Amino acid sequence: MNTRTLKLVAVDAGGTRQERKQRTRQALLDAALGAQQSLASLSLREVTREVGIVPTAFYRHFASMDELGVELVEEAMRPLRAMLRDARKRPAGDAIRGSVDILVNQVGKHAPHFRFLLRERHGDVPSVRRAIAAELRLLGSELAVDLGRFPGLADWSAEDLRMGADLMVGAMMSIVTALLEVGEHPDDRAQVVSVAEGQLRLIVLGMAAWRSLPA
Amino acid sequence: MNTRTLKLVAVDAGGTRQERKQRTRQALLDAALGAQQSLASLSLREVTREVGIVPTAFYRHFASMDELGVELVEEAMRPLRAMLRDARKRPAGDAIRGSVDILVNQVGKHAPHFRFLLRERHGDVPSVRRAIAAELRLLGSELAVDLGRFPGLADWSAEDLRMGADLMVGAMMSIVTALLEVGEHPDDRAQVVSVAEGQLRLIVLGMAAWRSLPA
DNA sequence: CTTTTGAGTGTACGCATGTACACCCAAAAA
DNA sequence: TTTTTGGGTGTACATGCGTACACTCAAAAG
Repeated sequence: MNTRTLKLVAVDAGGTRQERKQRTRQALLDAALGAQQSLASLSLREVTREVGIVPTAFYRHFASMDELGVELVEEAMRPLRAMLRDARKRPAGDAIRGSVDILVNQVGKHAPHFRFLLRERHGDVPSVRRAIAAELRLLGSELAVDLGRFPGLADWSAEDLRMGADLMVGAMMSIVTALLEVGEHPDDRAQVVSVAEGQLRLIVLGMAAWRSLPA
Repeated sequence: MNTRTLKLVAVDAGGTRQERKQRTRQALLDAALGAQQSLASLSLREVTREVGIVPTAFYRHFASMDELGVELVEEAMRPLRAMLRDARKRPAGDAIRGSVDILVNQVGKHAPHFRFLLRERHGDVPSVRRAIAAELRLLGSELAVDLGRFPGLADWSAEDLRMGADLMVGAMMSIVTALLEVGEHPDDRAQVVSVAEGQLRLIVLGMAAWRSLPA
């Protein structure tokens, strides 16, 4: 009875050789992500079992779990990038409420990816940790550029913008944590959203008041 | 050659029966902490090997690794509590600079504990995750009370204080992450400290400006 | 002094793992 | 049409794991 968990990720026939390979590869990524287990404690055999191929076939696609993990980082960062892009488009009605809204939607749609990032950010696999750290730094620097375009922040130094942007990225990760852990009850969810908006607003207010005490 | 890594945690004779047991128990905790591996990927045998006892003797002290992990959470939270207590004592010279100073010291002194908390906060062991989440919530509520004692914040609602406190706790965790990952070079460390101070200052400024737009 | 207790021992077992190796056989290349 | 390629197969093995079970033997209790 402990044989298979419904083989969610299985892949069948059809298409050219390249396509089939690509599909198996993606199935491996999906299985690793769906396992809801840290890479370090996830076995190659579990993943291949889920996909429906033999263990040794794993190596036709990745040299190791670590390598799969690094690939997964890039895939998991896409929703985060998408968020930033969406927030950028949104002109400025209520920028904060809109941003939190986008965040909530993305987390709802890509929960496993966010879980993966939070888990492996401090996980056992050094290459994956570094990959996530690098991507988050990149995200921070992009957000810093965006912030610099705001009217009130035009004269800020690059370092100060970066500091503010990194604070926001960190706060967003905390918010994502809260969103992933809150139950289904609408009141609880509303509470988390309202706290999230308040926290971002606090940061924005702080930035508005910043220039009174320069370096 | 791959037999032992110097048995850092070993425990020898001397003392009453209770004392010896307590010492072995602590050695197990130390070994698990020092392993720099997530609980889920850390084997009972590795831990007992490091301590210098036979695997089955583990169960004289803990029913499972998970249980050891929960115990470790409490131990790891002590430095964090100590921080808050120290920061409370410090009157108000430059509260932020002082707090960051305390943080840097505690992280330097208890790096493995902080690493453990960051790792297991999103790790594979549910009971440990929950324990850390609960402790951090508690820390947030204590900090909220402390914040409420500040003159400018005396009229804040409990929820708003909590929101600000949680934002600060989250920011501190980001700062701890940065401190644990930065290299030895003094310039790099100074940079991290300066960014940390700036971020906390940003939050404080935000709180000072908050009341202009209430609920 | 005798009995009981309990931390630590040693063996033994079944199980899951990573991966080496030889193989297969349809699609792609020639 | 023939040859080559390469994703997937199946067997096999050594290793490390958790833990069941029967044990020892000082320290603590009587």
